[in-house]
Amino acid sequence: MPAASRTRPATAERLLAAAERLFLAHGYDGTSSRMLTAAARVNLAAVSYHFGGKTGLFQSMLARRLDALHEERLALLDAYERVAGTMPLSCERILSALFVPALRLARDPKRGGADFLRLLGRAYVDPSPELRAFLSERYAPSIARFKDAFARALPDIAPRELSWRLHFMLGALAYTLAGTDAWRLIAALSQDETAKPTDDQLLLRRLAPFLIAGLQAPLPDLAGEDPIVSIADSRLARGAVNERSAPAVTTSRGARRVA
Amino acid sequence: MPAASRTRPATAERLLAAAERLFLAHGYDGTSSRMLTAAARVNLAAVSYHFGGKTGLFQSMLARRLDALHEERLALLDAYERVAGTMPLSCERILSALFVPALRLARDPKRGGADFLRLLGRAYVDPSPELRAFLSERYAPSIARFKDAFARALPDIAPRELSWRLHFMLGALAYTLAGTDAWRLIAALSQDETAKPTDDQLLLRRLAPFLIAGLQAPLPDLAGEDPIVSIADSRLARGAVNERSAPAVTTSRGARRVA
DNA sequence: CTAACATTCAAACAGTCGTTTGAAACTAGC
DNA sequence: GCTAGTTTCAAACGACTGTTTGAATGTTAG
Repeated sequence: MPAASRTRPATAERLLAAAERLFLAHGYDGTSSRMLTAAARVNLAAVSYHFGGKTGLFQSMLARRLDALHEERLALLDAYERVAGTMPLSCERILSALFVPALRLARDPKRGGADFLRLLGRAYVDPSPELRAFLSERYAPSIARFKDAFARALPDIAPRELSWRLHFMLGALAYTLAGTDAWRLIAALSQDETAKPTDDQLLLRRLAPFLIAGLQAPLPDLAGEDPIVSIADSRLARGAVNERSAPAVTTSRGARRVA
Repeated sequence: MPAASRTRPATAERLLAAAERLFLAHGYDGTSSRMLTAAARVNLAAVSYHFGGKTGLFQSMLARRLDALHEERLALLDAYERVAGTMPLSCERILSALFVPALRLARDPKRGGADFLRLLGRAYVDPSPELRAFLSERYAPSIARFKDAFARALPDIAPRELSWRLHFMLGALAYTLAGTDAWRLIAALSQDETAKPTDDQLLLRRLAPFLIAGLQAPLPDLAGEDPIVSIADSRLARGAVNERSAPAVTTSRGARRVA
Protein backbone atom coordinates (compact mmCIF):
# COMPACT_ATOMS: atom_id res chain seq x y z
CA MET A 1 0.00 0.00 0.00
CA PRO A 2 1.67 3.20 -1.12
CA ALA A 3 1.71 5.87 1.52
CA ALA A 4 0.20 8.26 -0.94
CA SER A 5 0.80 11.50 0.87
CA ARG A 6 3.54 11.49 3.41
CA THR A 7 5.15 14.48 1.83
CA ARG A 8 2.14 14.92 -0.46
CA PRO A 9 3.85 14.18 -3.74
CA ALA A 10 3.19 16.94 -6.17
CA THR A 11 3.74 14.52 -9.05
CA ALA A 12 0.34 12.89 -8.86
CA GLU A 13 -1.37 16.25 -8.61
CA ARG A 14 0.54 17.61 -11.57
CA LEU A 15 -0.46 14.58 -13.58
CA LEU A 16 -4.11 14.94 -12.66
CA ALA A 17 -4.07 18.58 -13.68
CA ALA A 18 -2.39 17.80 -16.99
CA ALA A 19 -4.82 14.95 -17.53
CA GLU A 20 -7.78 17.28 -17.22
CA ARG A 21 -6.41 19.64 -19.80
CA LEU A 22 -5.14 17.09 -22.29
CA PHE A 23 -7.88 14.47 -22.16
CA LEU A 24 -10.32 17.30 -22.64
CA ALA A 25 -8.52 18.66 -25.65
CA HIS A 26 -7.75 15.42 -27.46
CA GLY A 27 -9.93 12.70 -25.99
CA TYR A 28 -8.69 9.54 -24.35
CA ASP A 29 -7.19 7.80 -27.36
CA GLY A 30 -5.75 11.03 -28.68
CA THR A 31 -3.76 11.70 -25.52
CA SER A 32 -0.56 9.73 -25.00
CA SER A 33 1.25 9.03 -21.76
CA ARG A 34 4.18 11.00 -23.07
CA MET A 35 2.04 14.02 -23.76
CA LEU A 36 0.70 13.82 -20.24
CA THR A 37 4.05 13.45 -18.52
CA ALA A 38 5.64 16.13 -20.67
CA ALA A 39 2.88 18.59 -19.87
CA ALA A 40 3.10 17.75 -16.17
CA ARG A 41 6.92 17.98 -16.33
CA VAL A 42 7.11 14.58 -14.77
CA ASN A 43 8.86 11.32 -15.57
CA LEU A 44 7.09 8.95 -17.94
CA ALA A 45 6.97 6.12 -15.43
CA ALA A 46 5.03 8.26 -12.98
CA VAL A 47 1.78 7.38 -14.73
CA SER A 48 2.19 3.69 -14.04
CA TYR A 49 3.67 4.25 -10.60
CA HIS A 50 0.99 6.54 -9.22
CA PHE A 51 -2.09 5.44 -11.11
CA GLY A 52 -1.29 1.98 -12.40
CA GLY A 53 -1.53 3.09 -16.01
CA LYS A 54 -3.11 5.54 -18.37
CA THR A 55 -6.66 4.37 -17.77
CA GLY A 56 -6.10 4.59 -14.03
CA LEU A 57 -5.03 8.20 -14.36
CA PHE A 58 -8.04 8.96 -16.52
CA GLN A 59 -10.49 7.40 -14.11
CA SER A 60 -8.85 8.95 -11.07
CA MET A 61 -9.09 12.38 -12.61
CA LEU A 62 -12.69 11.82 -13.59
CA ALA A 63 -13.70 10.32 -10.25
CA ARG A 64 -12.11 13.05 -8.21
CA ARG A 65 -14.18 15.73 -9.87
CA LEU A 66 -17.35 13.76 -10.40
CA ASP A 67 -17.59 12.40 -6.89
CA ALA A 68 -17.50 15.91 -5.53
CA LEU A 69 -20.00 17.09 -8.11
CA HIS A 70 -22.52 14.37 -7.39
CA GLU A 71 -22.07 14.75 -3.66
CA GLU A 72 -22.95 18.40 -3.92
CA ARG A 73 -25.85 17.74 -6.23
CA LEU A 74 -27.42 15.19 -3.94
CA ALA A 75 -26.87 17.38 -0.89
CA LEU A 76 -28.59 20.26 -2.62
CA LEU A 77 -31.46 18.08 -3.74
CA ASP A 78 -31.86 16.77 -0.19
CA ALA A 79 -31.90 20.29 1.16
CA TYR A 80 -34.55 21.38 -1.32
CA GLU A 81 -36.72 18.42 -0.47
CA ARG A 82 -36.30 19.02 3.24
CA VAL A 83 -37.57 22.55 2.80
CA ALA A 84 -40.41 21.50 0.53
CA GLY A 85 -41.62 18.86 2.97
CA THR A 86 -44.18 16.65 1.29
CA MET A 87 -44.70 19.01 -1.62
CA PRO A 88 -43.04 17.88 -4.87
CA LEU A 89 -40.22 20.08 -6.07
CA SER A 90 -40.61 22.17 -9.18
CA CYS A 91 -38.63 21.26 -12.26
CA GLU A 92 -36.75 24.49 -11.88
CA ARG A 93 -35.60 23.49 -8.43
CA ILE A 94 -34.46 20.05 -9.51
CA LEU A 95 -32.64 21.48 -12.47
CA SER A 96 -31.02 23.99 -10.20
CA ALA A 97 -29.79 21.15 -7.99
CA LEU A 98 -28.18 19.75 -11.12
CA PHE A 99 -26.80 22.99 -12.47
CA VAL A 100 -25.71 24.97 -9.45
CA PRO A 101 -23.04 22.53 -8.27
CA ALA A 102 -21.77 22.32 -11.82
CA LEU A 103 -21.61 26.09 -11.96
CA ARG A 104 -19.82 26.33 -8.62
CA LEU A 105 -17.32 23.83 -9.87
CA ALA A 106 -16.87 25.66 -13.15
CA ARG A 107 -16.14 28.88 -11.31
CA ASP A 108 -13.61 27.39 -8.95
CA PRO A 109 -10.24 27.04 -10.69
CA LYS A 110 -9.07 24.87 -7.83
CA ARG A 111 -11.69 22.27 -8.63
CA GLY A 112 -11.26 22.07 -12.37
CA GLY A 113 -12.61 25.36 -13.58
CA ALA A 114 -14.71 25.74 -16.68
CA ASP A 115 -12.65 23.14 -18.51
CA PHE A 116 -14.15 20.44 -16.41
CA LEU A 117 -17.66 21.11 -17.64
CA ARG A 118 -16.48 20.53 -21.16
CA LEU A 119 -14.63 17.42 -20.11
CA LEU A 120 -17.77 16.15 -18.44
CA GLY A 121 -19.81 16.66 -21.56
CA ARG A 122 -17.13 14.92 -23.56
CA ALA A 123 -17.08 11.98 -21.19
CA TYR A 124 -20.82 11.47 -21.51
CA VAL A 125 -20.52 10.83 -25.22
CA ASP A 126 -17.21 8.98 -25.27
CA PRO A 127 -17.34 5.73 -27.24
CA SER A 128 -15.02 3.86 -24.89
CA PRO A 129 -17.01 1.03 -23.30
CA GLU A 130 -14.81 1.01 -20.20
CA LEU A 131 -15.53 4.66 -19.58
CA ARG A 132 -19.24 4.27 -20.14
CA ALA A 133 -19.38 1.33 -17.77
CA PHE A 134 -17.36 3.20 -15.20
CA LEU A 135 -19.62 6.23 -15.34
CA SER A 136 -22.98 4.50 -15.37
CA GLU A 137 -21.98 2.08 -12.63
CA ARG A 138 -20.57 4.76 -10.37
CA TYR A 139 -23.28 7.35 -10.73
CA ALA A 140 -26.41 5.37 -11.50
CA PRO A 141 -27.73 5.79 -7.92
CA SER A 142 -27.32 9.53 -8.12
CA ILE A 143 -29.14 9.69 -11.44
CA ALA A 144 -31.91 7.52 -10.10
CA ARG A 145 -32.44 9.93 -7.22
CA PHE A 146 -32.93 12.77 -9.64
CA LYS A 147 -35.26 10.71 -11.75
CA ASP A 148 -37.45 10.13 -8.71
CA ALA A 149 -37.53 13.83 -8.03
CA PHE A 150 -38.57 14.57 -11.59
CA ALA A 151 -41.17 11.85 -11.43
CA ARG A 152 -42.82 13.58 -8.48
CA ALA A 153 -42.55 16.96 -10.20
CA LEU A 154 -44.14 15.63 -13.38
CA PRO A 155 -46.84 13.20 -12.28
CA ASP A 156 -48.48 13.28 -15.69
CA ILE A 157 -45.42 11.90 -17.45
CA ALA A 158 -45.30 8.12 -17.41
CA PRO A 159 -42.07 6.65 -16.00
CA ARG A 160 -41.02 5.22 -19.32
CA GLU A 161 -41.64 8.49 -21.08
CA LEU A 162 -39.82 10.36 -18.35
CA SER A 163 -36.77 8.16 -18.75
CA TRP A 164 -36.55 9.10 -22.37
CA ARG A 165 -36.98 12.77 -21.68
CA LEU A 166 -34.25 12.71 -19.07
CA HIS A 167 -32.10 11.04 -21.69
CA PHE A 168 -32.85 13.83 -24.15
CA MET A 169 -32.14 16.36 -21.44
CA LEU A 170 -28.77 14.82 -20.64
CA GLY A 171 -28.00 14.95 -24.34
CA ALA A 172 -28.69 18.63 -24.71
CA LEU A 173 -26.73 19.29 -21.55
CA ALA A 174 -23.74 17.17 -22.49
CA TYR A 175 -23.60 18.51 -26.00
CA THR A 176 -23.80 22.05 -24.76
CA LEU A 177 -21.09 21.52 -22.18
CA ALA A 178 -18.86 19.64 -24.59
CA GLY A 179 -19.18 22.33 -27.23
CA THR A 180 -15.67 23.14 -28.27
CA ASP A 181 -16.50 25.37 -31.16
CA ALA A 182 -20.10 25.79 -30.12
CA TRP A 183 -19.38 29.47 -29.66
CA ARG A 184 -18.03 29.74 -33.14
CA LEU A 185 -20.97 27.87 -34.62
CA ILE A 186 -23.51 30.03 -32.82
CA ALA A 187 -21.67 33.14 -33.87
CA ALA A 188 -21.66 32.02 -37.47
CA LEU A 189 -25.35 31.21 -37.45
CA SER A 190 -26.42 34.44 -35.84
CA GLN A 191 -23.95 36.67 -37.68
CA ASP A 192 -23.18 37.97 -34.24
CA GLU A 193 -19.61 38.98 -33.55
CA THR A 194 -20.21 39.43 -29.85
CA ALA A 195 -20.98 35.77 -29.20
CA LYS A 196 -17.72 35.02 -27.46
CA PRO A 197 -17.28 32.31 -24.88
CA THR A 198 -20.24 33.56 -22.94
CA ASP A 199 -20.59 33.24 -19.26
CA ASP A 200 -21.45 29.68 -18.32
CA GLN A 201 -24.19 30.98 -16.13
CA LEU A 202 -25.87 32.78 -18.99
CA LEU A 203 -25.61 29.63 -21.04
CA LEU A 204 -27.29 27.47 -18.45
CA ARG A 205 -29.95 30.10 -17.88
CA ARG A 206 -30.79 29.82 -21.55
CA LEU A 207 -30.75 26.06 -21.40
CA ALA A 208 -33.04 25.73 -18.39
CA PRO A 209 -36.28 26.99 -20.01
CA PHE A 210 -35.59 24.86 -23.04
CA LEU A 211 -35.26 21.74 -20.95
CA ILE A 212 -38.17 22.47 -18.65
CA ALA A 213 -40.50 23.04 -21.56
CA GLY A 214 -39.29 19.82 -23.12
CA LEU A 215 -39.84 17.84 -19.95
CA GLN A 216 -43.36 19.20 -19.60
CA ALA A 217 -44.24 18.78 -23.25
CA PRO A 218 -47.52 17.07 -24.19
CA LEU A 219 -47.19 13.34 -24.51
CA PRO A 220 -46.36 12.02 -27.96
CA ASP A 221 -48.88 10.05 -29.96
CA LEU A 222 -47.08 6.75 -30.26
CA ALA A 223 -49.93 4.92 -31.93
CA GLY A 224 -50.99 5.54 -35.51
CA GLU A 225 -48.85 4.38 -38.34
CA ASP A 226 -46.01 6.68 -39.23
CA PRO A 227 -47.99 9.89 -39.59
CA ILE A 228 -44.85 12.00 -39.80
CA VAL A 229 -43.37 9.96 -42.56
CA SER A 230 -46.61 9.58 -44.46
CA ILE A 231 -47.00 13.34 -44.56
CA ALA A 232 -43.62 13.64 -46.16
CA ASP A 233 -44.02 10.69 -48.43
CA SER A 234 -46.49 12.16 -50.86
CA ARG A 235 -43.98 12.40 -53.64
CA LEU A 236 -43.10 15.89 -52.41
CA ALA A 237 -39.40 15.44 -52.32
CA ARG A 238 -38.93 13.47 -55.48
CA GLY A 239 -36.73 14.70 -58.24
CA ALA A 240 -33.94 16.03 -56.13
CA VAL A 241 -32.24 12.74 -55.46
CA ASN A 242 -29.82 12.44 -58.32
CA GLU A 243 -26.64 10.67 -59.23
CA ARG A 244 -24.08 10.22 -56.50
CA SER A 245 -20.99 12.33 -57.05
CA ALA A 246 -17.62 10.66 -56.70
CA PRO A 247 -16.00 11.19 -53.30
CA ALA A 248 -13.67 14.18 -53.41
CA VAL A 249 -10.58 12.24 -52.60
CA THR A 250 -7.16 12.17 -54.22
CA THR A 251 -5.33 8.90 -54.27
CA SER A 252 -1.79 8.99 -53.05
CA ARG A 253 -0.67 6.80 -55.91
CA GLY A 254 -1.26 9.51 -58.43
CA ALA A 255 0.62 12.02 -56.33
CA ARG A 256 3.44 9.61 -55.76
CA ARG A 257 3.95 9.12 -59.45
CA VAL A 258 4.58 12.79 -59.87
CA ALA A 259 6.84 13.23 -56.88
CA MET B 1 -6.32 10.53 -62.25
CA PRO B 2 -7.35 7.03 -61.22
CA ALA B 3 -10.12 5.62 -63.37
CA ALA B 4 -12.10 4.82 -60.29
CA SER B 5 -14.65 2.50 -61.76
CA ARG B 6 -13.67 0.77 -64.92
CA THR B 7 -14.60 -2.56 -63.48
CA ARG B 8 -16.03 -0.86 -60.40
CA PRO B 9 -13.50 -2.09 -57.87
CA ALA B 10 -15.24 -3.72 -54.95
CA THR B 11 -12.29 -2.91 -52.73
CA ALA B 12 -13.19 0.70 -52.14
CA GLU B 13 -16.79 -0.21 -51.44
CA ARG B 14 -15.79 -2.92 -49.01
CA LEU B 15 -13.57 -0.46 -47.20
CA LEU B 16 -16.32 2.12 -46.96
CA ALA B 17 -18.70 -0.44 -45.53
CA ALA B 18 -16.17 -1.62 -42.99
CA ALA B 19 -15.37 1.98 -42.12
CA GLU B 20 -18.97 2.66 -41.26
CA ARG B 21 -19.14 -0.27 -38.90
CA LEU B 22 -15.77 0.14 -37.22
CA PHE B 23 -15.53 3.91 -36.89
CA LEU B 24 -18.97 3.78 -35.35
CA ALA B 25 -18.01 1.13 -32.85
CA HIS B 26 -14.62 2.46 -31.78
CA GLY B 27 -14.35 6.06 -32.89
CA TYR B 28 -11.72 7.45 -35.21
CA ASP B 29 -8.65 7.07 -33.02
CA GLY B 30 -9.82 3.70 -31.78
CA THR B 31 -10.02 2.23 -35.28
CA SER B 32 -6.77 1.25 -36.99
CA SER B 33 -6.10 0.83 -40.65
CA ARG B 34 -5.36 -2.81 -40.01
CA MET B 35 -8.72 -3.34 -38.35
CA LEU B 36 -10.39 -1.73 -41.33
CA THR B 37 -8.57 -3.73 -43.98
CA ALA B 38 -8.98 -6.97 -42.05
CA ALA B 39 -12.73 -6.43 -41.70
CA ALA B 40 -13.01 -5.53 -45.37
CA ARG B 41 -10.84 -8.53 -46.32
CA VAL B 42 -8.64 -6.21 -48.29
CA ASN B 43 -4.96 -5.47 -48.41
CA LEU B 44 -3.60 -2.92 -45.97
CA ALA B 45 -2.27 -0.64 -48.69
CA ALA B 46 -5.72 -0.27 -50.17
CA VAL B 47 -6.55 2.48 -47.68
CA SER B 48 -3.76 4.70 -48.94
CA TYR B 49 -4.26 3.68 -52.55
CA HIS B 50 -7.98 4.36 -52.79
CA PHE B 51 -8.50 7.11 -50.24
CA GLY B 52 -5.09 8.62 -49.69
CA GLY B 53 -5.01 7.56 -46.07
CA LYS B 54 -7.10 6.81 -43.05
CA THR B 55 -8.56 10.28 -42.72
CA GLY B 56 -9.47 10.25 -46.39
CA LEU B 57 -11.39 7.03 -45.93
CA PHE B 58 -13.17 8.45 -42.91
CA GLN B 59 -14.19 11.63 -44.66
CA SER B 60 -15.24 9.82 -47.82
CA MET B 61 -17.47 7.52 -45.85
CA LEU B 62 -18.95 10.41 -43.93
CA ALA B 63 -19.42 12.60 -46.97
CA ARG B 64 -21.08 9.91 -49.02
CA ARG B 65 -23.84 9.46 -46.46
CA LEU B 66 -24.13 13.02 -45.28
CA ASP B 67 -24.32 14.59 -48.70
CA ALA B 68 -27.27 12.39 -49.54
CA LEU B 69 -28.88 13.11 -46.20
CA HIS B 70 -28.61 16.86 -46.50
CA GLU B 71 -29.73 16.79 -50.09
CA GLU B 72 -32.89 14.99 -49.11
CA ARG B 73 -33.47 17.24 -46.14
CA LEU B 74 -33.23 20.40 -48.18
CA ALA B 75 -35.41 18.96 -50.92
CA LEU B 76 -38.08 18.10 -48.39
CA LEU B 77 -37.86 21.50 -46.77
CA ASP B 78 -38.20 23.15 -50.16
CA ALA B 79 -41.22 21.03 -50.96
CA TYR B 80 -42.90 21.93 -47.67
CA GLU B 81 -42.28 25.60 -48.24
CA ARG B 82 -43.57 25.42 -51.79
CA VAL B 83 -46.82 23.95 -50.52
CA ALA B 84 -47.09 26.44 -47.67
CA GLY B 85 -46.60 29.40 -49.97
CA THR B 86 -46.03 32.53 -47.92
CA MET B 87 -47.20 30.94 -44.68
CA PRO B 88 -44.42 30.00 -42.27
CA LEU B 89 -43.98 26.32 -41.69
CA SER B 90 -44.83 24.78 -38.34
CA CYS B 91 -42.03 23.50 -36.15
CA GLU B 92 -43.39 20.02 -36.63
CA ARG B 93 -42.99 20.32 -40.38
CA ILE B 94 -39.44 21.60 -40.17
CA LEU B 95 -38.49 18.90 -37.72
CA SER B 96 -40.03 16.36 -40.00
CA ALA B 97 -37.86 17.65 -42.85
CA LEU B 98 -34.92 16.95 -40.55
CA PHE B 99 -36.08 13.61 -39.24
CA VAL B 100 -37.77 11.91 -42.15
CA PRO B 101 -34.71 11.72 -44.41
CA ALA B 102 -32.72 10.43 -41.45
CA LEU B 103 -35.36 7.79 -40.87
CA ARG B 104 -35.46 6.80 -44.52
CA LEU B 105 -31.71 6.43 -44.43
CA ALA B 106 -31.83 4.43 -41.23
CA ARG B 107 -34.30 2.03 -42.74
CA ASP B 108 -32.36 1.47 -45.92
CA PRO B 109 -29.56 -1.02 -45.33
CA LYS B 110 -28.07 -0.06 -48.65
CA ARG B 111 -27.51 3.48 -47.49
CA GLY B 112 -26.00 2.78 -44.09
CA GLY B 113 -28.90 1.46 -42.12
CA ALA B 114 -29.54 2.32 -38.51
CA ASP B 115 -25.85 2.25 -37.74
CA PHE B 116 -25.35 5.44 -39.64
CA LEU B 117 -27.62 7.42 -37.37
CA ARG B 118 -25.46 6.44 -34.45
CA LEU B 119 -22.34 7.26 -36.40
CA LEU B 120 -23.78 10.66 -37.23
CA GLY B 121 -24.47 11.38 -33.60
CA ARG B 122 -20.98 10.28 -32.75
CA ALA B 123 -19.47 12.51 -35.39
CA TYR B 124 -21.27 15.56 -34.05
CA VAL B 125 -19.53 15.24 -30.72
CA ASP B 126 -16.15 14.02 -31.89
CA PRO B 127 -13.22 15.96 -30.43
CA SER B 128 -11.14 15.82 -33.59
CA PRO B 129 -10.73 19.37 -34.87
CA GLU B 130 -10.29 18.19 -38.46
CA LEU B 131 -13.60 16.40 -38.36
CA ARG B 132 -15.39 19.32 -36.77
CA ALA B 133 -13.99 21.68 -39.36
CA PHE B 134 -14.92 19.31 -42.15
CA LEU B 135 -18.50 18.98 -40.94
CA SER B 136 -19.22 22.60 -40.15
CA GLU B 137 -17.64 23.82 -43.36
CA ARG B 138 -19.45 21.35 -45.54
CA TYR B 139 -22.91 21.59 -44.05
CA ALA B 140 -23.11 25.12 -42.66
CA PRO B 141 -25.28 26.29 -45.60
CA SER B 142 -27.75 23.50 -45.00
CA ILE B 143 -27.97 24.26 -41.31
CA ALA B 144 -28.46 27.94 -42.05
CA ARG B 145 -31.42 27.12 -44.29
CA PHE B 146 -33.10 25.27 -41.46
CA LYS B 147 -32.36 28.06 -39.06
CA ASP B 148 -34.16 30.48 -41.36
CA ALA B 149 -37.14 28.18 -41.48
CA PHE B 150 -37.27 27.96 -37.71
CA ALA B 151 -36.89 31.73 -37.46
CA ARG B 152 -40.05 32.18 -39.51
CA ALA B 153 -41.86 29.51 -37.52
CA LEU B 154 -40.89 31.11 -34.22
CA PRO B 155 -41.08 34.87 -34.79
CA ASP B 156 -41.10 35.57 -31.05
CA ILE B 157 -37.71 33.99 -30.50
CA ALA B 158 -34.86 36.40 -31.09
CA PRO B 159 -32.25 35.20 -33.59
CA ARG B 160 -29.55 34.90 -30.95
CA GLU B 161 -31.83 32.94 -28.66
CA LEU B 162 -32.91 30.75 -31.52
CA SER B 163 -29.30 29.90 -32.36
CA TRP B 164 -28.79 28.62 -28.87
CA ARG B 165 -31.96 26.62 -28.90
CA LEU B 166 -31.03 24.99 -32.17
CA HIS B 167 -27.73 24.16 -30.58
CA PHE B 168 -29.51 22.52 -27.66
CA MET B 169 -31.75 20.69 -30.09
CA LEU B 170 -28.81 19.33 -32.03
CA GLY B 171 -27.34 18.18 -28.76
CA ALA B 172 -30.37 16.21 -27.70
CA LEU B 173 -30.60 14.76 -31.18
CA ALA B 174 -26.94 13.83 -31.49
CA TYR B 175 -26.79 12.37 -28.02
CA THR B 176 -29.89 10.34 -28.66
CA LEU B 177 -28.62 9.04 -31.97
CA ALA B 178 -25.16 8.32 -30.62
CA GLY B 179 -26.56 6.42 -27.65
CA THR B 180 -24.71 3.15 -27.59
CA ASP B 181 -26.02 1.92 -24.30
CA ALA B 182 -28.84 4.40 -24.21
CA TRP B 183 -31.23 1.51 -24.33
CA ARG B 184 -29.56 -0.13 -21.39
CA LEU B 185 -29.54 3.08 -19.40
CA ILE B 186 -33.20 3.74 -20.07
CA ALA B 187 -34.06 0.19 -19.16
CA ALA B 188 -32.16 0.45 -15.91
CA LEU B 189 -33.81 3.70 -14.98
CA SER B 190 -37.31 2.55 -15.72
CA GLN B 191 -36.90 -1.01 -14.41
CA ASP B 192 -38.37 -1.98 -17.70
CA GLU B 193 -37.15 -5.17 -19.27
CA THR B 194 -38.95 -4.56 -22.51
CA ALA B 195 -36.94 -1.47 -23.43
CA LYS B 196 -34.91 -3.13 -26.12
CA PRO B 197 -33.46 -1.33 -29.10
CA THR B 198 -36.74 0.31 -29.86
CA ASP B 199 -37.82 1.31 -33.26
CA ASP B 200 -36.02 4.41 -34.39
CA GLN B 201 -39.28 5.87 -35.47
CA LEU B 202 -40.78 5.55 -32.00
CA LEU B 203 -37.68 7.16 -30.57
CA LEU B 204 -37.90 10.16 -32.83
CA ARG B 205 -41.61 10.48 -32.22
CA ARG B 206 -40.82 10.78 -28.55
CA LEU B 207 -38.07 13.26 -29.21
CA ALA B 208 -40.12 15.57 -31.42
CA PRO B 209 -42.53 16.90 -28.76
CA PHE B 210 -39.64 17.38 -26.38
CA LEU B 211 -37.76 19.49 -28.89
CA ILE B 212 -40.74 21.47 -30.10
CA ALA B 213 -41.71 22.41 -26.57
CA GLY B 214 -38.14 23.44 -25.89
CA LEU B 215 -37.96 25.58 -28.99
CA GLN B 216 -41.20 27.32 -28.09
CA ALA B 217 -40.33 27.75 -24.42
CA PRO B 218 -40.80 31.18 -22.80
CA LEU B 219 -37.76 33.38 -23.10
CA PRO B 220 -35.25 33.17 -20.27
CA ASP B 221 -34.72 36.06 -17.90
CA LEU B 222 -31.12 36.88 -18.62
CA ALA B 223 -31.00 39.98 -16.46
CA GLY B 224 -31.03 39.84 -12.67
CA GLU B 225 -28.02 38.65 -10.81
CA ASP B 226 -27.76 34.91 -10.50
CA PRO B 227 -31.22 34.21 -9.10
CA ILE B 228 -30.80 30.48 -9.50
CA VAL B 229 -27.56 30.39 -7.65
CA SER B 230 -28.68 32.75 -4.94
CA ILE B 231 -31.65 30.52 -4.19
CA ALA B 232 -29.35 27.62 -3.66
CA ASP B 233 -26.72 29.55 -1.79
CA SER B 234 -28.62 30.07 1.42
CA ARG B 235 -26.48 27.66 3.35
CA LEU B 236 -28.94 24.92 2.38
CA ALA B 237 -26.43 22.46 1.15
CA ARG B 238 -23.75 22.96 3.75
CA GLY B 239 -22.61 20.13 5.95
CA ALA B 240 -22.59 17.44 3.33
CA VAL B 241 -19.30 18.38 1.73
CA ASN B 242 -16.79 16.37 3.66
CA GLU B 243 -13.28 15.05 3.34
CA ARG B 244 -12.23 13.82 -0.06
CA SER B 245 -11.68 10.09 -0.20
CA ALA B 246 -8.50 8.80 -1.79
CA PRO B 247 -8.92 7.76 -5.41
CA ALA B 248 -9.61 4.04 -5.61
CA VAL B 249 -6.53 3.19 -7.56
CA THR B 250 -3.92 0.51 -7.03
CA THR B 251 -0.36 1.30 -7.99
CA SER B 252 1.35 -1.25 -10.13
CA ARG B 253 4.50 -0.99 -8.09
CA GLY B 254 2.87 -2.59 -5.10
CA ALA B 255 1.55 -5.39 -7.24
CA ARG B 256 4.87 -5.87 -8.92
CA ARG B 257 6.66 -6.34 -5.62
CA VAL B 258 4.40 -9.25 -4.84
CA ALA B 259 4.64 -10.90 -8.20
C1' DC C 1 24.65 6.73 10.69
C1' DT C 2 21.92 3.31 8.82
C1' DA C 3 18.28 0.51 7.47
C1' DA C 4 13.82 0.70 5.19
C1' DC C 5 11.02 2.83 2.41
C1' DA C 6 8.91 5.97 -1.28
C1' DT C 7 9.77 8.18 -5.28
C1' DT C 8 12.16 9.53 -9.54
C1' DC C 9 14.91 8.59 -13.43
C1' DA C 10 16.91 7.24 -18.13
C1' DA C 11 16.60 3.43 -20.85
C1' DA C 12 14.65 -0.15 -22.98
C1' DC C 13 10.64 -3.45 -23.78
C1' DA C 14 7.51 -5.60 -27.25
C1' DG C 15 3.74 -3.85 -30.04
C1' DT C 16 1.00 -1.13 -32.95
C1' DC C 17 0.43 2.92 -35.59
C1' DG C 18 -0.24 4.99 -40.67
C1' DT C 19 2.16 4.92 -44.71
C1' DT C 20 5.33 3.52 -48.48
C1' DT C 21 7.70 0.39 -51.49
C1' DG C 22 8.62 -2.33 -55.65
C1' DA C 23 7.24 -6.27 -57.59
C1' DA C 24 3.43 -9.32 -58.95
C1' DA C 25 -1.39 -9.88 -60.60
C1' DC C 26 -4.70 -8.25 -63.13
C1' DT C 27 -7.50 -5.88 -67.18
C1' DA C 28 -8.00 -3.58 -71.13
C1' DG C 29 -6.74 -1.87 -76.29
C1' DC C 30 -4.32 -3.05 -80.26
C1' DG D 1 0.36 -12.04 -77.73
C1' DC D 2 1.82 -7.80 -76.42
C1' DT D 3 1.78 -3.54 -74.16
C1' DA D 4 0.02 0.09 -71.02
C1' DG D 5 -2.41 0.99 -67.20
C1' DT D 6 -4.85 -0.20 -62.91
C1' DT D 7 -5.10 -2.69 -58.89
C1' DT D 8 -3.40 -5.94 -55.32
C1' DC D 9 0.14 -7.91 -52.59
C1' DA D 10 3.70 -9.13 -48.83
C1' DA D 11 7.08 -6.75 -46.65
C1' DA D 12 9.15 -3.27 -44.59
C1' DC D 13 9.56 1.74 -42.99
C1' DG D 14 10.28 4.97 -38.98
C1' DA D 15 7.62 6.81 -35.46
C1' DC D 16 4.96 6.31 -31.65
C1' DT D 17 2.15 3.42 -28.20
C1' DG D 18 1.70 1.95 -22.89
C1' DT D 19 4.39 -0.32 -19.74
C1' DT D 20 8.42 -2.22 -17.21
C1' DT D 21 13.07 -2.36 -15.44
C1' DG D 22 16.84 -1.72 -12.17
C1' DA D 23 19.58 1.61 -10.56
C1' DA D 24 19.77 6.26 -8.43
C1' DT D 25 17.83 9.60 -5.42
C1' DG D 26 15.19 11.36 -1.80
C1' DT D 27 12.89 10.90 2.73
C1' DT D 28 11.71 9.22 7.25
C1' DA D 29 12.40 6.29 11.53
C1' DG D 30 15.29 3.91 14.82
